[in-house]
Formats: sequence, structure tokens, C-alpha cells
Amino acid sequence: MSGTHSNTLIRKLHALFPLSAEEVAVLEHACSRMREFAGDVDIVTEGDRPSDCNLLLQGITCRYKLLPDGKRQIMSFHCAGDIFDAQSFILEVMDHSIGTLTPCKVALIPHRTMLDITERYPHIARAVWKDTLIDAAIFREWMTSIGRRSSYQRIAHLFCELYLKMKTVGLTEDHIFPWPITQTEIGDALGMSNIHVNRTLKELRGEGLIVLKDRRLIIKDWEGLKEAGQFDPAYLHLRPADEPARAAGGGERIAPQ
Amino acid sequence: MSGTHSNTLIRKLHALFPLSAEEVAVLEHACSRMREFAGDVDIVTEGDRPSDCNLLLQGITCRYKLLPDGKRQIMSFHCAGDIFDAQSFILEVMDHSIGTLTPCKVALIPHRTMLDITERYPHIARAVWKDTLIDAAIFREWMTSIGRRSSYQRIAHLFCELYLKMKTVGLTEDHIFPWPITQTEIGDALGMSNIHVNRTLKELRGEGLIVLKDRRLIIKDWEGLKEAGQFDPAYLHLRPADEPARAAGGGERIAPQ
DNA sequence: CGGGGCGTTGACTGAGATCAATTATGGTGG
DNA sequence: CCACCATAATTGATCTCAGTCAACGCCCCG
Repeated sequence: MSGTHSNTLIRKLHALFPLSAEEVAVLEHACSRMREFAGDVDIVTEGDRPSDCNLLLQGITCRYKLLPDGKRQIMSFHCAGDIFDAQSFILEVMDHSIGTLTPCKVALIPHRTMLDITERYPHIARAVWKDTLIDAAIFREWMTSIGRRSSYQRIAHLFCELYLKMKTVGLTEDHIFPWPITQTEIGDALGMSNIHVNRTLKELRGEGLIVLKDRRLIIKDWEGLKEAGQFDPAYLHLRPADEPARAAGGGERIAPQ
Repeated sequence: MSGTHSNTLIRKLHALFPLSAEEVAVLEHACSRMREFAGDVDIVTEGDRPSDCNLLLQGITCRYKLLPDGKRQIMSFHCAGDIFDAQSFILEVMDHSIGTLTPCKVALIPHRTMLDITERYPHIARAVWKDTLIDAAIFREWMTSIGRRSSYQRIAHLFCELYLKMKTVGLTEDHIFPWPITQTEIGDALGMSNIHVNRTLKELRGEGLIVLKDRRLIIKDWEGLKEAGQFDPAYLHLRPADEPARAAGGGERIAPQ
């Protein structure tokens, strides 16, 4: 397959770090083949040594770890455009699993291709690197949520984050977006019980901030939700809309003072 | 300054991803100058746009975020050999702060140098990238600890992790290593109150697992501590001692099957 | 000798986990 | 179209871990 399916990725990377036409073309030909998965199955499992990176084209996945006592921690959610295991071509052994929450389509990029591309196109390397660094920034923010925010704040914060993530790749409409994530999964992501998630959602509904219905989340009061979750999008490192894109293919990148 | 002080870094990177003599030489000349800090001050502050990366030569630092309501989340601890803000040359704006816990010495690597090096030496880029990916893996593990492990497990887990981190750069002796971290700081790292940290430490002491005295941690029962913390070092991605180092400077890297 | 930071301990309180049902919801086959 | 089943959501009652408040001891340092 060639690049028709990687547009979401291009769009996202481009938003992070503008690439030249040649660089975009390289990326579009990087995907060797496509795979489909049912909902609720593993794409990659802890301990695996994958030979490809996965680019999510459709559906929602989560990154998680299972503890010896059966508890689960979900560490991130992913949507179209995410290379959710970019790290696998550098770290070799997976220290966690990736599972689907809905039926999913992914494109495969062989590790060998990743190696070639990142050696020959430092800008692409830096764009993908940047993407993994933003993932890390999101991990840190989640850590902060779980460690120091109340349940109410945590859930509000998660809603804000996923709204912006989905908006970036065009999956939102007004303030409405798909929400296939169950309450138990929210709990496993935020370190709380499914029961408590349920009660907290009721509160958020009661405050008129959100409506969660038919697997879709409606944000009724964006400002209110942001405040409820102490949400500051800085950690997502989205390029502010008013910042001019760096000349594509240019050789330098200077932080604006 | 030239490379005499960057040996710890070289040692660490080398352990992650063997480099050629030329590559090592490049790294040794990357540091432009050195700075010293007192204990309990910020090296980098949230919102900054640093122009250099910091390589920690001596002392202990932490990565943290302050919340609007005054709560603090510590997201990592760092010791000699850590480039604790490698991300800053790609992400530009700091989304968190770095503070010293003890007096510290750091070497500065200008972002411009980082850009040059990572463009011209893809192996170095990959080594530093790998380092940032391991940081991310540690974030994920902390998230798991905070979200799903009991206080007792969390503290045991933290002790195990820092022991191995320090051991890698030669800061341990038998099972003893410096512990300048206060109970309040442990609490801010693990999402618990200083009082509860105190009580949990008492428990760990009572079980004969550790002794914390004179700012030094003594692990009395390594196997017991690992078990108490459900500690599995896989997420640190340390190269197993028996795995032969890749030929330095070689052009490929193939995951052993 | 006095004060500030850190550690320790006790008593009280509360957010959120656990246990136990009950009620949607959606997909399946008859 | 409906009975059936599994999954998810909801609600109530109870319990517990850990946070908060308050006090005190220790030690270092000026």
C-alpha cells in the first residue's frame, strides 16, 4: 500500500514540525501493509519484540500494563494518526501492551524502514522523536492527575485532553466526539474504581459540563470543564495557530524569543 | 571545558547503545560550560525556553510540576549521567520545572550543538532518543505505581528503581546508596502525604527490608524489597550483562531473535 | 540558645474502595 | 419480533486506607 492512508499522520506530524514535500513523500511510502483488528484484542503484548511500528488509521487503542495481582493500569489512549509504538524500534522489547477498544485499522512500518528513514532524514527523525516526547509529556501529566488531582478533576482533565487530541486530527464536530471508552476503562486509566467513575460522571453531568450518551461525549461547557480539570494544554505542545510554520525543508529551527 | 566530566554520561549512553570512538569524542566536546547550583533551587522553570540541555554531573535533581492549588507532583529523580532536559531542544517550552534536591553540578550542551550532532551523527541521536524513551518508560511505571499499587508497594518500588539507576553509574556500594530525598519529597513523587510516607517507611523497616539513616539508604533484603514492590526491572531497558555489545560504529542494529 | 527543617506519633475525618444488587443496552439466534 | 444473554451502567450500604490537624522530638546551624 502507499500513502493514501497515512494522511492523518502527515497532518499530525506536519502540525508538530513542518516537513518538506520530499519528506512527506518518504513517509507516505513507509507503510508496508495494513492490518485490521477486532475490538478488545491485543495488537502488541508485553514482552513482544515487534518488527514493525504501528500507525493507527482507525479506531481507539489503549496502552496498558497488567499487575501480578490482576490490577490494570491504562497509560494512554490513542486515535487515528498516532504511532503508538514508535518506541518499539529503539527499545526492542515491549514493556507494556497495546490493546484495541474498538475495531481498528493500523498501517505497519517495518523497523528497518524506520531505521533507514531516521538515518537519512534527520527532520523526519526529529518529528517522530518530538511525537514520542509529547507522549512522554502526556504521561507526566497523567501522573500528576493520578497523584495529585481529585477524581472530579481527573475525569474533567481527561475529557479535555482527548477532546483536543481528537480535534487535532479532525475527529470532533463542535464539541462532540466519539467516546467508546467504558467507565471501567476510565477507572483503569485514572486509578479509580468503576463505581467511583460512575458517581463522578454523574456529578459532572449535574454541573452541566458534559453529556455522555450513545458512545459520544458532548462537552456542554468547555470553559467550565477546563476549569474543573485545571486543564492547561501547554503540555500537549500543539503549535499555536498564530505561529508561522517553519519554512518546509529548511535546515534550522530557532526557538522564537 | 572538554569531556573529562561527561564520563558518566558516556558510560551510561554506552551501556544503552554502544558508540564509536569518533562518536564518543564528539560527545565529549559537546559541553560548552559548567554550572553549579545550591540545594533546593530551580535549574529550569516551567515556561522557560532554555537554550541549552543540562547534563547532571553531580547531585540529585527532581522534575516536578506545581498545581494551582499548591500541590506538587514530582515526576522523576535524577542522578549523575542524566540529561534531564534532553527534550527541551525539541519541545522548546518547558512544561515542568527541574529543581535541585542537593547542591549540583551540571554541564551545558547548547541546543545548537545538539541539533548539529543529532543531524550529523544518527547513532548519537538514537542513543539520546533511547534515553528519552527510557525516561518515558519510567514515567509509565510511576503512573502504574501511583494508580494501582499500595503505598507500601510504591515506596518499595521506588527504592528498587533508584538503587538500580544509581548502580548503573557507580553510585552504590554493596546495597547502600545516598538518599538525600526527604519524606515529603517521596510523598510528592508517589502521590501520598508525608505522614503516610513516614508510617510506611516504619513498616518497611519493621519488615527488615531497609534502613534509612544519615541520608543513606541501606537495602537489607534486596529480594524481599523487589517482591514487596512488585519490581521487575524490564522497563528500565538495561542491557543484560550477558548480551554482547553491538560492534561500535556499526551501521545496523538487529533485534536478537 | 533559639529557630527552622525534618521526622515521628496520635486522634479524627473523609474520599473513595469494596460488596451487593438492580437496571439499561445491544447483539444473538429462534 | 421477541426471548435471551453478556456487557455496561447505576445505586445503596459499608468499610478502610490514607489525608488532615495537632503536637512534640531531634538535629543542625547561625
